[in-house]
Amino acid sequence: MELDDRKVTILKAIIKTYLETGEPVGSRTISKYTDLQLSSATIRNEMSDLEEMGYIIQPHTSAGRIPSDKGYRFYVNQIMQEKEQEVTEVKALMIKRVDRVELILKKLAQLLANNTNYAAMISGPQYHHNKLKFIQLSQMDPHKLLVVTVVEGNLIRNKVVTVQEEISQEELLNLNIMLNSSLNGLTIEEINLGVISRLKEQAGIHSQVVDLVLGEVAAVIQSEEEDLQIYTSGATNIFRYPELSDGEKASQLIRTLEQKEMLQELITEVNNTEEDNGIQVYIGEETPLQTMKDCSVVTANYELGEGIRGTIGIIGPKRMDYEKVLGTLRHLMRQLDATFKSDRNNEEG
Amino acid sequence: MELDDRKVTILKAIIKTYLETGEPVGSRTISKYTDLQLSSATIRNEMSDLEEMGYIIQPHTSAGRIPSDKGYRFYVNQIMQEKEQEVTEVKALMIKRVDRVELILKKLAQLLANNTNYAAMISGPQYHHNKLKFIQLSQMDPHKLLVVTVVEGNLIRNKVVTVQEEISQEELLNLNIMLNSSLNGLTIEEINLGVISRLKEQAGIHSQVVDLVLGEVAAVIQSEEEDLQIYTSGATNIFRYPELSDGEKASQLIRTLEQKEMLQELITEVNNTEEDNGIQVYIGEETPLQTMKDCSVVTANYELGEGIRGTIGIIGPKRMDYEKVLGTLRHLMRQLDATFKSDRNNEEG
DNA sequence: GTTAGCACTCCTTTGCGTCGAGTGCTAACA
DNA sequence: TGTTAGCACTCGACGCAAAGGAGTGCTAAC
Repeated sequence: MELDDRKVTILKAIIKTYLETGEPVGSRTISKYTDLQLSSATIRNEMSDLEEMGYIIQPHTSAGRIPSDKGYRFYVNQIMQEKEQEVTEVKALMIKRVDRVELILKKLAQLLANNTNYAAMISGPQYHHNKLKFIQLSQMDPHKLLVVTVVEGNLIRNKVVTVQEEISQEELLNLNIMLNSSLNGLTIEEINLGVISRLKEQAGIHSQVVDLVLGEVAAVIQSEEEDLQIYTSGATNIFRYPELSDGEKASQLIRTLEQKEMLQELITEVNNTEEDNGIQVYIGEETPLQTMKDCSVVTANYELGEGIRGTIGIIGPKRMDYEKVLGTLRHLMRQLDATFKSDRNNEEG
Repeated sequence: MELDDRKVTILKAIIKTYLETGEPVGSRTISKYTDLQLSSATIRNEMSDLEEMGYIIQPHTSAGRIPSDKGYRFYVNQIMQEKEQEVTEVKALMIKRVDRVELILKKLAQLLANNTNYAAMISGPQYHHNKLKFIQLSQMDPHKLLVVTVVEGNLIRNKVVTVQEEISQEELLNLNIMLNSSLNGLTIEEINLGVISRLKEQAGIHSQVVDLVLGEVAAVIQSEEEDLQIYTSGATNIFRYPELSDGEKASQLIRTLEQKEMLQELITEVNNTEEDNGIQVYIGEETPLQTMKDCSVVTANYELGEGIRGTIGIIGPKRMDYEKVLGTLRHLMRQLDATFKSDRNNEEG
């Protein structure tokens, strides 16, 4: 059987109506709703075909039809090719003014959740390939050194290390120069045994310090890696959608959002594709997370200049307003790009 | 009427049973459950008295009784005087190994939520009275200075500022010495106009830099203040308790926990009392938050050495296991004290 | 003071009949 | 051949009454 124009129109009408109401939609509704002047009976025949082809489903005899995953998928594919729209009320100002990556991310998640009325998640940046920009030791008291490291993307981290030996101001200066000149521009991955042993040699009597410092640098960046930060917002939005808010489902969903570990699946998975800001849509069973099989998830890759990049995602019911969500995401991505290309003065970690 | 021993025994039995089951408890149950050899009829009489006195409530005729807020309050007061117990599985190790305050707090919240099966919240420390320990400017590139400030309690913050003029290594050194010697030991509040203008004078041609730096220092600490960090965990635990998990209530509760702003009320309020680690119990209507009027909230003040202190709280149904919660909190507080008195080497911000 | 007994209340469950939305099918129509 | 009207049928939702049961309050007896 072929999916002719009329079937497409009807299918779209069904899905659109269902997105709005959340109720199964019947033939009579469509008959009145669409421009095609057709009786409900005709629609019924077409719907019967559409069901056979797998685009729609009948929850039970004598109920209207609801879109199947395949139906949604068809709908989304259609929309994907359409225009970016929906100016969210995002004031880029907001973004400019806050100056810590972490806060920006939280704000972004909130923004998205509020604008869409779905749940939003955003992953913190992954730094493994970023280069060391600056490293500095300062003496806080005789046996305590403050190690400050700055990585490309202005991730700044501090660590206080306790050392046995005392170090003079001059020696400290030398150490700093040495560390900077040797490590600058290397990524964490590149600071391998060769580099380390060379440094230790140069450091002479202070090889212990070098050891400690490098250990800390690695550890700090590493820890940032390991428990990848993920921020969520608007989890409670799912209560807006009856089909998700009954007991068990709501509980599991919110738990997933709260615990965050599982959300990683949504992130790593996505980093492969790069077309259209890497926007991806998972519908129902397509999502890698079992707990979200009644949801749809839309993810995109963001970049806040200089290698700070991660994934942002929206989680909602399968009948989410894909058009709006996709539009909003595209718009946001574009805004971020614009903001962080023009403005590089606000920096911190 | 007087609350004699027997009434107390019965009241306790009622509450205890209700804590476990969550169902109204009837006279027959108590008659069998307690040691006192009394028929259900006798119990009924006593229960009737207890109801008249306001300790228990009948949801409707011909249902069992459930404790009233007053009843819970009585029960809690009894328990408050009893022993600390319940060794939670807390491995203090865990606490020692993580080295960022923020992470510790998150872990603590998780720990409490997991141990109690209620929701947990913990507020980040408030630093307004803490003293500046160390301040350092370093040059990242000709027009960018990295400002690192360390406040008592080892809150370390960084900020990159862009300056117009170029500064030589030597001048930078001097600035650092000057800043440290003048500001060290002062709290943010104490860095007033007098201090600032004096510094600007000393700085001479670099007064602009001083201005910027001080501005940043203030802003950084300030921002820490303003949106007081609050971490929550185990919000989904409330789904365990049917009386909280029906639609609207669950939604509102989780929203409150998610948005966090409102939780501040629980924190500021508490800081007044200091007895017993400042442990406070709010039952039902007693809590300052309207959304939690069907809950009980237990809060305590924690301290992680050197002025890092805040509030930790547990939110659960009114029929929460007060004994366990109080015991767990006391135990945890004690462990924290012990840990952070013996071990001051692991520091970072 | 305690207890057995009984009537009474009120929630909960179950079953049943009705209603209505929506379908599938058939037959008639253009 | 495609479209439509009509009709029987299905099935969930809703309302209502009856049955069941847990628990109480009261009274009278011990």
